[in-house]
Formats: sequence, C-alpha cells, structure tokens
Amino acid sequence: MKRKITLKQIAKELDVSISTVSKSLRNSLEIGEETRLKVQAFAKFYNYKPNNIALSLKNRKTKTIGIIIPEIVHHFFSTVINGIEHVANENGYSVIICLSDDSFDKEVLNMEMLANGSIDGFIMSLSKETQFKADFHHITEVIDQGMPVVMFDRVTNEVLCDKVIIDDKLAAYEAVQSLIDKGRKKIALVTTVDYVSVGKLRTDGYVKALLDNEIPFDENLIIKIEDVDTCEITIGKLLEDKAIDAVFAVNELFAVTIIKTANKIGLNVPKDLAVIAFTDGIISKYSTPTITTVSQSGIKMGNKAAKMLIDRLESEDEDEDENYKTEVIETHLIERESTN
Amino acid sequence: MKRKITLKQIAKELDVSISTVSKSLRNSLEIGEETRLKVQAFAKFYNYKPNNIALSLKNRKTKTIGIIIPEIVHHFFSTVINGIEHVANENGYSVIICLSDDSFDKEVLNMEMLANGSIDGFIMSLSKETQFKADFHHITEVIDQGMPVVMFDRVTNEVLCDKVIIDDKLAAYEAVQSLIDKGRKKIALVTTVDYVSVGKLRTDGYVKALLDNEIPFDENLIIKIEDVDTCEITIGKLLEDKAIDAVFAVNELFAVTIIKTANKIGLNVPKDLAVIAFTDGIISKYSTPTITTVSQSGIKMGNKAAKMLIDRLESEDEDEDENYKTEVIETHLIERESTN
DNA sequence: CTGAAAGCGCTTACAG
DNA sequence: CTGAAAGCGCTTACAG
Repeated sequence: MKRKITLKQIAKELDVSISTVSKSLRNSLEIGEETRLKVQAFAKFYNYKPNNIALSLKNRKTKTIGIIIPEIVHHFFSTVINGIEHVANENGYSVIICLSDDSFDKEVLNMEMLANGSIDGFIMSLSKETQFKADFHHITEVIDQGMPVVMFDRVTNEVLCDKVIIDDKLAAYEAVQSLIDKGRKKIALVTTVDYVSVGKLRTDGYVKALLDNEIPFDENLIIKIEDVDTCEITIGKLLEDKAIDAVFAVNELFAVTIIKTANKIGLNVPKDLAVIAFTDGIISKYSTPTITTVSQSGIKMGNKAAKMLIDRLESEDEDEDENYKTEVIETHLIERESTN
Repeated sequence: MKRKITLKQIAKELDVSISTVSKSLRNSLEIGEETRLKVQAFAKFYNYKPNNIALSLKNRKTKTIGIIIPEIVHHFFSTVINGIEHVANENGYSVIICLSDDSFDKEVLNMEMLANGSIDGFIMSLSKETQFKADFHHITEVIDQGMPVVMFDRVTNEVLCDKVIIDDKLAAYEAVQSLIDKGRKKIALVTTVDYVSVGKLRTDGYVKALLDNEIPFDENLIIKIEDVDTCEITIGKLLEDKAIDAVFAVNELFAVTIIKTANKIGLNVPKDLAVIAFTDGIISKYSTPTITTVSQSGIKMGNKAAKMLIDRLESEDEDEDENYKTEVIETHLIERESTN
C-alpha cells in the first residue's frame, strides 16, 4: 500500500523546500529550470496530485455544488441531476447530492450540513413539507451567509434567488387547449394537493383554458390526489359518474392510472377518453397506449441551473447581488396515442 | 450578509485564545465552567458551526462517499443511490456522485478527481466500456492507496475488493424455470452484448435451465441487442420466424419492446407469448399487460454497499485487508400479467 | 533562484 | 484553568 504522496514528502526526498516544490509544480518562472524539471519528473513518477481538501481550505472554495432534491428515484429529478452533473463536470465541479425525502427536517439538516464549508452553492427543489409549512428560513440563512442558491421546479416567491422553472400555467393552458381543439368538451383535471406550487399553477392554466373557450368550469371535475397508490377508486368514480371525454393529469403516474382504470370500466383511450400528462417520462413512452405529454426538459433545467450557479460563483464582483434572474425553460407537447 | 463565524473571530470577540474556544465548544473539562458557558452561549448566538473542510483536513477523513455509476436516469441505479444515501446519512456521511456515462475515460477521470482527498471511499458500478476493455488499473490504484472500494452489480473478478451483487445466473435460471413450469416449450432470450458481466451470467442461467429440463438449446433463439431504439426489427423477426412461446428479456426495456412488437404482429401476451424481464422497474409495473419480473432490490444493494464501505472505513485495524466479502442480495420473481 | 513565514480553520499534546 | 505551538496539505507574498 503506497499512500498518496504530499508536497512535504517530495520536498524531503529532493532536499528542497515545500515552497519550491509547490512553485515548480505550478510551473512558476521563479524557479530555475533544472530544479523545476527535476521536481516535475519526480512528482510525475510518484503520481502526485494535490489534495483537494487542502486546496479547498486554502482557496476557500470547494468546487463542488450541493444538490438538494425531494427524491432521486424519479425520472424528472434524475434527469435534472444529469443535466447539472454534466455542466458541473465540464467546469471542474463535482456534485454532492442530498435527498430531503420530501421532509422539511431532512431538508434543513442536509442544508446545514453542506453549508458548513462543504460546497460553494446550492441547487435545490423544495420538499413538499417545506412548501406546506412555507418556512424558508434555512434557505434565506444560507443566502445571507453569501452562499448562492438556485432553485428549480418547486420554487417559492418568498425567497430571493436565481430560479429556473417552466411556465407551468402556460404549459397547462396549452395542453388543455389542445384537448379542446380536438373537440373534447368535458375535461377533468387530476392534480396533487394544493400546496405543491406547480400543482397550483397547472390548475390555474387548466381553468383559464376552459374559461377562454367558454367552457363552463365545474369544480367537481377537479380531483386532488395525495397518494397515487390509493387513488383508483377516486379516479374510477370520476370516470363513471361524470361522463367526461378528456382528462389532463398533472403527472404521468396519474395518467397511466387513469388509462388503466378507464380500460377496466370499458372506456377506450383515446376514443372515449383523451389523456394528457404533464412531465414526459419513461412511463408515457412505454405505456399502452403511449401517452401525450407536456415535456419538461429536466436536462435543460439542470444545465441552466448549473450554469447560473457557476456563473454566479465565478463572477468576480461579489456585490452584484440582488439582480436575481428567473429563467423559464420551454416546454412542448409530445403528441402520442392517448389523444387522437 | 453575515459570513459564517470562525473560532478565530469568537476568540477575538471574547478575548480568549482559539484553543480555549475550541475546547469549550467540545465541552472539554479542561476549561473552567464560566468561560465554557460564555463561549458556548456566544457561539450559539452566532450560530457557529465548525467548517467541514478544516475538519476534514485535520482528521484526514471527509465523511463523504464517492459514487461512480454509468448513468443516473435509470430506475435501478437511482434506486441504489437512494439505498446508499440513506445508510450514509444515518451514519453522518454525505455522498458525492459522478457519472461515467458508460465511458472508460470519464470513469477514470472522475475517480482520480475524487481520489485526491475528496472522499473516504468509493461505491461503484463499472461502465460498459470499462467492462469491454477490461482495464481496471484506475480501481486497483485507488485501492493500493488505501482507499476502500465497494463494487455493485457490474463487478469484475479481476479486482479484489468488497462486492455486492445478485446471483444473476440463479435468478435467470429460476425465471426460465418458471416459464417451463407453465408449459412453455420454446423460450427465447433477449440480452445485451456479451461483455456486460451481468448479461453473460444471465445467459448462463438461461442455458442451464433449458438443459436441466432437457429442452434443446437453440442458439438462434438468443438475440443480443446493442441499442434499444433500433431493435424492433430484430425482435420482430424473432417473433415471426421462430414460433416461440416465451421470451426472457434481460431488462424491462427489452421486455416492453417485445410486448409492443408482439401486439403489432397480432400475438397476444401472455396467451401466445409469455414475457419475463430482469430488473423490476417502473415500466413493468405500469405496462399493459404488466410484466412479470425478477426483482433486484436496488435499495437493498445500496444499503448493503454503504454498510460494507462504512464498516471498513470505521474499523480500527487498518491491516485487516484482504478479507474481502461478496454479498449476494436475494432476488425473487414478481408475477404479473405477462406470464399466465 | 530558493526558502521561511503566514495563513486557510480547525484540534490537541504540551507548557505554564 | 488558559494559551502557544505544531500540524493537517497546500499557496503565495516577502526576504534574502
């Protein structure tokens, strides 16, 4: 076992000072050619690589980005991570990932843990519980300490920072409009509980699309689901009682459940019932029938978020705060079999 | 903006030495009660938290685990990460994640990057290219430097280290046996290219099951797919020409593609064709028909891998090397609609 | 051209 | 009971 070699050891072996070694390796012109080459050769031979931790302490930056997300076994979030990771890597950053499991306490704990010097900045999406409690002190605190934060997807207006989102309301509007354009008259909405910010916005878009088309808005056609695994009955009732001809689901899990339920009670999708889902994922692509979705490019969101964070980290002028931006990522409708 | 406070600043404010502050905060009995409480109160008020980087440098351990996986937008891998993250967190570790994108070079680069002090140990699954080249020097190098490595799923016998795997051969055997038990006679195998270690093992299990049941083994019933997106034709041919009544697919993407292709050419699953997939994921659960799978608990693999790594990191006796273990995680068949 | 010193933020053995 | 010193592994302004 040959432990990693340090400057100190090289200095000792070569009988020069640590400073000389350090400068030689950084190709400083201060050092004489001969010494420099000798040191470099030796270092190369022993495969010297500077210790990241020491550099971090010295430079007071870690070149790592902290990511805090609700869950990782989730197509959209893993896609965002992918997007972040690539931009981060290209710029010499690593990513350290913590999961909040949609818990406020875990989110706070993880942020505090990382904020104590481990990272240079955060990219995060709020946990459900945080959105429910509307308590963001842990985030403002971190920002107050001068650590930049970029929020994506599940964001809040109550924190001033960079954000990257999609226009949930507009995207929902367009999705519902597309159903209307295809002649659907009675369109239900299957969504999440209200405190999830994006759920709320998508509902707004749905309502607006109906009203703009002079379709009466019926509150009974909106159902809010807390837990996917126990929603079949609720959905079944919606389909049987309300005689709807289309449904806009706020995520693909809801959509596929709707389709399966529809099949069970003898409804044909898309003939009897058109289905559109928000968030394009793997299920929509492989479901039968395949599902028309609003694609929300996680990769792009991740890329953008990473870019914004790194830009802020590397901009010299520290005092340029307050000019926070909110980037809106384009969405588009991917037409598949579930709408005809 | 109030930057994080340091020991030095507290010492200055309170007009005591840094040592005194440090000891007070660690509740050292060396320090007089009065001073101790005063320091603690002050620190609490200013929300002092020790700097992780400084601690890492001092303690020569970072309390973070490096994870290197081929991709993250992948149900199985994200599930493993989830499993790792939870055990890590419980034990006060963070996880830093790098993606190899199935590229050898990225895998090497990322490992070198993290090995320079950023982490205490690795948990990894080999990239396809690494398996293809069978070049593992970057891994043995890291191990030589005294940094523990735990490999999972895509492992190799050529590196001595802890491993966590499933018994791919046995699981495949059982899956095929279950098809045979249901009266299927002509069973095809849809698998990946050979250098992917798990693909090879699953093929072995398939062959063994056939032979044990005195079913003639026909090489033409095995097809190897490199790219999912372009395999429909190959699969179509298999289904049309070979008059098979069951297929064992090495992953769920292949399985769902097989089902869709079967439907197109008028075959009913499961009546005309039974389908079993390896690796239980979200597609199998929501496909129509739902797909019978071999479940390979990523969570458990992640849990186990993290536990093994942390145990090794925290075992005092440094010289206990060489007693590497390979843990085998149980699999089981989840029966769904695609087999009758 | 080379090296000693200070410092990043901490801990701890040792003096006083 | 308190503090100065050394050290984790590095960089860099400053002396010589």
